Amino acid sequence: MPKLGAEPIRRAALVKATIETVGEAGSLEVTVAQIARRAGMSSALAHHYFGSKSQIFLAAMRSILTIYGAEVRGALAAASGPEARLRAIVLGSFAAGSFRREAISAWLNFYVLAQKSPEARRLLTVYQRRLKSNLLHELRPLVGPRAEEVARGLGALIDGVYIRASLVDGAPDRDYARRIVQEYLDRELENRT
Amino acid sequence: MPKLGAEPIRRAALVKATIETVGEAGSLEVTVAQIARRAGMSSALAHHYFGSKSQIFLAAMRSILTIYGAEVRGALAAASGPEARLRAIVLGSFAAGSFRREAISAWLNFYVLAQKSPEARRLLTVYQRRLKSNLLHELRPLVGPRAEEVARGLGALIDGVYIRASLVDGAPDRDYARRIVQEYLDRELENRT
Amino acid sequence: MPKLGAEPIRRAALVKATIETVGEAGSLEVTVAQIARRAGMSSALAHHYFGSKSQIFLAAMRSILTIYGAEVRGALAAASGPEARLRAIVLGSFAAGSFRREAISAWLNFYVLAQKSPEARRLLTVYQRRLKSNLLHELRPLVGPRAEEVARGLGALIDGVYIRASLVDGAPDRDYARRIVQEYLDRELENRT
Amino acid sequence: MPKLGAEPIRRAALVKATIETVGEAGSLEVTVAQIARRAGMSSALAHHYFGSKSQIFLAAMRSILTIYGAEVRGALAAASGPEARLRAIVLGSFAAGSFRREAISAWLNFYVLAQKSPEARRLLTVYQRRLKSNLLHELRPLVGPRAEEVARGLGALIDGVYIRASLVDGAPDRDYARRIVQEYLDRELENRT
DNA sequence: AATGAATGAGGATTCATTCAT
DNA sequence: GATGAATGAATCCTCATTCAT
Repeated sequence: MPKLGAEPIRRAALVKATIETVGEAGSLEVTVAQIARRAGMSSALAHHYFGSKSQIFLAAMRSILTIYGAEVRGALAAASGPEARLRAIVLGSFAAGSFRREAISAWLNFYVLAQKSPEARRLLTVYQRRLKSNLLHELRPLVGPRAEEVARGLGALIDGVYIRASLVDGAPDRDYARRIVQEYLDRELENRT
Repeated sequence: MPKLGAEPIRRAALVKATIETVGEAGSLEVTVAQIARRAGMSSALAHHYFGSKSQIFLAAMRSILTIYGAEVRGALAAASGPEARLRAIVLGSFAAGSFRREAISAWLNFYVLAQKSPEARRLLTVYQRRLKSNLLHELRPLVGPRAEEVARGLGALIDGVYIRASLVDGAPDRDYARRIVQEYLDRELENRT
Repeated sequence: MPKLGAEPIRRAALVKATIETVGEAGSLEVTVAQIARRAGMSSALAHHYFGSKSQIFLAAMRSILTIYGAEVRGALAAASGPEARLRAIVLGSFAAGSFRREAISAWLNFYVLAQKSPEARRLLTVYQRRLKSNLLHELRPLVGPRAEEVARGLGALIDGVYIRASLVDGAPDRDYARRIVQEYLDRELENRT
Repeated sequence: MPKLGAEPIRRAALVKATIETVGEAGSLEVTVAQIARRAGMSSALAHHYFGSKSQIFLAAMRSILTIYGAEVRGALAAASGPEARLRAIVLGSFAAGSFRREAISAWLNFYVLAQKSPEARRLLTVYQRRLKSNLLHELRPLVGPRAEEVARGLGALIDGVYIRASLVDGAPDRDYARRIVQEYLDRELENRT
């Protein structure tokens, strides 16, 4: 009897393996065979499920962004009031599922992918927009007209902290990362009227 | 027709072509033949002068960082006093030679290269350190004990602005980029005692 | 149409094709593509099964030495008594599978390979040692203390006859070859006390 | 003033360098550039003097055979009487100029070259014939009708000792080599009527 | 569903050879 | 005479992708 739901399991395994493989290699120049082997299947099967290498990459990217989104939402759920929610978004951006060695490296590589692949670019843009809209929503009551510029700065800063974390070897330092964005936030909020 | 002193000319042409090719492709997955063709020579000659593809990449990366360093130094030369010098560094980081489409894309790709190539990583680290030391030097008289944390934030923010610029198509918006970091700076400086 | 158990078949075909190709070319400077074409497959498949050109060569060399060993053993099986066995070894060295145009030329080339490849050298040394030990075993009862020196002479003479056969075009003259070593043997044996 | 005789000096340097390079590499797969560098000149000049790589090889081969011939002739000059002359030929075959690491390895490789290059084959054949004729001349008065077969055996044995010497690393053992052929000779001569 | 088999299309790299100076 | 410059042609090897089973 064919296992029910083999497909979603296989796809998930491939997505996970892709992030790990790309993360470890620090590059998109990994082979489908490597990914498939890590996922415990043949490369032919990987093609069967995803059609092409770039579809595999896209699926992995979606996964990374989905996890990121979920973590931010999770942090938000526990917070009430604009400032608490704002801090939750910012800190949630460095939660365990996203701010880990492989995911960071994979994320960087998907930024590169977005240079070429319109679909990858679209994904990234959507997430940036969503983050910005989230930030703005909480910032407006806090800093009023400066909300727009603070949101821009926060978005860029988060990405900057991520990209710099990609250069460190070993586990990324979450506290250090969070401190940088929190200080930025503190500075902005202490000035509010 | 062999000319005397062809080597430096050829090498420079290859470096330039590499940045353009990688910038256009938005990826390191370009062939030596593509680069060589753009530089007006055979791929064999490119190998003759650089030995290997990775040496070509490294030379291009050095070139990017050298240009960046020169532009920051150039901006610094015209400024006097800590605050002016600080703003010069930060604005110089987005000068014309560095903050242009191809260079940004190539820079992003060299970040990726640094994940794998120790030499590339070394180059990047040296430049980050140099920038930070420059920032600290001017920040200390201005913000005293907070210099360290502001320098960290500025460094990350500059990188963040760069990586986000890599996603925009068309010419990058220098003013927009500068505004983001300037606002950060303004905020930090207005609070100084 | 993939068949089960294709691997051993393909490998054997490649080994055969290698010996033929090297034999015909009279040189190791043959391409994997040539070998693969003769074996009826793509060069990619050849690499898939052997990993590298040198592994292909090594496998071919092993094959040649295995055939040689089998032929000598075959000849030995039918002989009884030291002298008969000794003559069997010597004559078996020129049996049909080994002493043929292509195999001789390939053998010569593998001698060259052994200058550079430690594994190739090991293979050759093992076979020389085995031959010598076989010879000594039969020679001791026949010529006593001179066994060692006769064995050395016979070994060198067999190789000498082979290398000279490599220069003749057309089919090698087995009888001529055998006569040379037999005369050597006759001379040594007639002198025994 | 252009040096008189630059050409013969350059050619000789290239021939010497070729033998050394091939000997060291243990293979004909050496580049013209390697040879030229060792000879202290550009590869372009090597081509200027020899026209092509194969001409360089042929010249080196001629040199090896010439040295061999000279050494045998030298040994012959000091000997009188058939047996002495016969032993001189055989021992002369292992004189210092020929029976040395590089020359042996180069000689083996030239045997390979002779499989493909008619001119190389011609050179080798000429030398084999000359050796045989020399041997026969002295053997006839010593072993009469068996001269032919002894000459054949001696020729093959000398080549066999050479090829086996090619497998040993370090300096070849001249005494060991000579002993093998001398024992053969002793055996043949003691039986003469 | 799953895979071993198979390959076409490259891509980095090497090298003999040529040529202008 | 001598060489740096330059390249076309190869060659090994890799890999995404397809297909029959």
